[in-house]
Amino acid sequence: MAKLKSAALEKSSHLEYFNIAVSVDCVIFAYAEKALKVLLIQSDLEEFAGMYSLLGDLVRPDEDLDEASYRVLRERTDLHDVYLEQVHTFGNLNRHPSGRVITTAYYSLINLKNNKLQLTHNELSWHDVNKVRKLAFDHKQILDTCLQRLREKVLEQPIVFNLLPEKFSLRELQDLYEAILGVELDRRNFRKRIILKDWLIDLNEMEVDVPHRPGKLYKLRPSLKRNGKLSVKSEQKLTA
Amino acid sequence: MAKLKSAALEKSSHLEYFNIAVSVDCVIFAYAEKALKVLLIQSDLEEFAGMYSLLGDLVRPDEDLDEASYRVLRERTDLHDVYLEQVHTFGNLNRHPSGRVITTAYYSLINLKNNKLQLTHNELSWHDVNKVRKLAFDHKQILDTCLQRLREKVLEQPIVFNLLPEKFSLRELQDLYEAILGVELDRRNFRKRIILKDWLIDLNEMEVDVPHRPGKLYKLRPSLKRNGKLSVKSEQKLTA
DNA sequence: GCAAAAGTGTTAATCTTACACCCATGC
DNA sequence: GCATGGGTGTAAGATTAACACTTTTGC
Repeated sequence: MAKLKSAALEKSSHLEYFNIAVSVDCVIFAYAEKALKVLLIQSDLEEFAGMYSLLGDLVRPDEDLDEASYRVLRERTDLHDVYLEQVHTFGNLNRHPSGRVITTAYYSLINLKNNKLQLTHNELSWHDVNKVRKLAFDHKQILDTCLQRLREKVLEQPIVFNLLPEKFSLRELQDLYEAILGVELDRRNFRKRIILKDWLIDLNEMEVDVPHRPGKLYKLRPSLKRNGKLSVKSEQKLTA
Repeated sequence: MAKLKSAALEKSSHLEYFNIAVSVDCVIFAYAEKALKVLLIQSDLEEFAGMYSLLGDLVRPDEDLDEASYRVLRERTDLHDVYLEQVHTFGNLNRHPSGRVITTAYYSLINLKNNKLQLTHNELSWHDVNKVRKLAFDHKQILDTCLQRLREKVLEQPIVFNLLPEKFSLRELQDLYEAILGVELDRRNFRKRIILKDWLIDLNEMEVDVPHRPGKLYKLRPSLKRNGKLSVKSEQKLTA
């Protein structure tokens, strides 16, 4: 067997490799105007002048990777306890003009209504995901990858509720699913399935100020809340 | 709008962040003796003396992230065109005793029969995935995560064929699914489903040298081969 | 009273599961 | 001829998909 080396020795012999920068990028989703939106910022690099990019930052040497993406969210949106999921790490050689930077992509789901950050805030702005054409770096590919993952995940896990206010009607919930999946769903079948899943609690309250018959209001069963850290697996599935 | 800065300037202002090391770790799966195996190496760090770890290496500044994992595979197994899938990036602060190292985990599927690398080769050895208890670093967690992803993926995509020889019987294929999923499958239902998927081509050949009635041999439809780079999505699903 | 969306059930089609007997080969 | 696994079909149950009318509210 080869001679053992200590970790300290290994570190010194590999110092020349400590020259790849590590960043995180967050695809921050929200729901407004019956559309799925993504939060973008004007790029501050000459190379991408006039283009938008995702929100990201270099990972600090003294913070966990997941923590870095929570920090980006906190700094940008002032939100804590946000749903966040790691999706993929992008590491092509020339993805960043500043040099070698690999980035780990996360997506997060936030509720615009709860948020001081409304539709404009310095250089940040919300964009309909279906209308985003081109982004700085490889961020369009990152957005597409995260959107695809979100679509897969919402069929199986009760995570869309992070995009809605505490109380919502079944119609709002269905509109949201339709916006995410990009398909129309049958109303009766949707309602049956979602009730069967037992994700919801009937609040015995009604919508107010709607110009038509008010719908019942529901909330997510509290034990299923997935705000903040580490999402857990369940067995359930909502087939569209 | 904030003043634009050039990429070169941004790089110099962030030099202090270029001190996180980036590695890849490969969970190399193979199939032998009706069990799913994983290739491990004796750790060469004092801190983990006597323990096994996954195969990994630091990413070189001049290679893509994906390429780094292909390189690890090539160097260790002498195999090219191997199925490889990125799973997750692990970036906890203290996951590596040498310092700050984040690692991107991949799993790969190789066919032991085609491989010069047989059951022993210096410090490398194959271990039944169900019998692995403890590994160096956070490698047990990485193994578990990759195994879980593999289990999800084999239900939807024709990837298990990377673990089998070119020609195989339906019994061998079923044994392999059972080994991966850790469940028993009904023989008639399995055969119906797998034939329905249209993944296989009947070779009009029979097993030889079996001590019972020989089974028909099949191969994967060539258009579905997923060796090497980038796997593609299809719609199919094999429910167990 | 009319526009707008809420609420609600049934049927047909499809998919999934459970299950048992005869067949071909090596020894 | 016997042990071993190969090969095959059907029926019951569960799930999914398609589809229309009545109700409640605001105006």
